[in-house]
Amino acid sequence: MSSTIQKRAARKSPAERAAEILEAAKEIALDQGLSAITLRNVASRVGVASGLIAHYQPSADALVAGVFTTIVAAETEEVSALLDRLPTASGRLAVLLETLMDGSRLDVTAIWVEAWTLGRRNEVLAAGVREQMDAWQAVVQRVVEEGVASGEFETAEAPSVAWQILGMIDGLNAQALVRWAGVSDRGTHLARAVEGMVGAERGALLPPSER
Amino acid sequence: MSSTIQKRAARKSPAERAAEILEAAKEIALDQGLSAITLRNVASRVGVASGLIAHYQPSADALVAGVFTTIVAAETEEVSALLDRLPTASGRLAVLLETLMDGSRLDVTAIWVEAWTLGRRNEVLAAGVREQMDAWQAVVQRVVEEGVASGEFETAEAPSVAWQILGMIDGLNAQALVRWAGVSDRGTHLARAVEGMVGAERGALLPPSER
DNA sequence: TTCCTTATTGATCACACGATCAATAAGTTT
DNA sequence: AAACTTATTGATCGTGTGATCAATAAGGAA
Repeated sequence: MSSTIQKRAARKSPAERAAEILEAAKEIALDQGLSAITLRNVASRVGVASGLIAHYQPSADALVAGVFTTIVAAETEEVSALLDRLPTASGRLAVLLETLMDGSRLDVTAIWVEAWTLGRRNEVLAAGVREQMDAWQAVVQRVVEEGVASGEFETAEAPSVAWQILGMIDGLNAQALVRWAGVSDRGTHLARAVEGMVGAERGALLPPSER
Repeated sequence: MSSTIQKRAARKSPAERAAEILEAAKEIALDQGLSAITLRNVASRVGVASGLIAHYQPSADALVAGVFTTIVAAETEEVSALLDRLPTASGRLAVLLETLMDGSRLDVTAIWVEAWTLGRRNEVLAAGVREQMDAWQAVVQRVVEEGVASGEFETAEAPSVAWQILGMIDGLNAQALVRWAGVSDRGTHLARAVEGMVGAERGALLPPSER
């Protein structure tokens, strides 16, 4: 008989199983969207009965919120760490823009967009969304403030400017989700716009490849 | 007996009933989201059997797409008409930014955001989304080109710049959907950023109220 | 070994969805 | 007045959802 048929899933430690579930849910979210995270869907991916997913999560909504937070927080930390290695605020902001606009993170953008809508009916998720937006804003604000301190930038409202930069990035990425054609030089135009907002010199935020 | 109990809905002309259904679906979409548009939900709002909704629409997806298009196209035409009354490109662009950023259209923004996600699984809707995005882009591009022609703006890439402006507006509005606090002078910062992109004079795009 | 905790199962409940369609009745045409 | 068209109903089917829970069995503790 086939050896691949497994009657009952191996018993694992709660920590291990919980991690396994979160990982499976993440994968589902990234390629089918947050709304594809259902108890049965996740269970089948893990190779386990649906009841077990419920046993590890207070509710399906909570699982969705957890997945969102995990995915998005990882990205924030990754980019933040990348910036820390750069010497100047201009360089950091330029890399920030370039990194977030290079199209390699569209799956995460899709998660963001869906979360904005789902948050309307999932309070736990809504709280997570606000928290992660704040985290992003803090990263950007810090860069802007460092630039002001060093004289590279000039603005009296770093917090607002940081929100605006994020909003612009989100909007352009969301747009890219649906429409690619016809938009050339996304990075260049955005860089120019942001230079205007933070009061940087012209060209200071262009990616190295275009400078 | 009560006279408000109506056993059977009055028979109406197809055109009238269709309009009634679309109107009800629009109302549902605007205050509960596109995903709240279900046959039963719309039927109950119209005061009619659910089968009748299906009788007037090829599918539920088509109804959702129709509602999206109706709502969004109306906004585009409304704003476009508003711009036509203004003499200068700078004035038009300033009013465009001010109008779309004043927070009075957040319900429509929510529709946009949800449509971006729903379009993943509703092909008819996805087509409508692309179509309406193009319509908006055409409006903005025209303003930019007029500004270039009159010497108010200076850019060689009006199409791309138009996309960018739209993306920024969408992103900032989507952000406002979730987070209001902490962001002051949204309009002012955006105006400055757009001035940089289209090559307008500093302050040319500030709303009259702040100039 | 025996006992006990608990990870895991799988069936089940109530609900909501889109779709379908025979039956009904309202209004129009003949 | 009779015949006909079709708007409208309401029940029904199949599917999918989250939640719940008694039953099972695996593995550590005694």
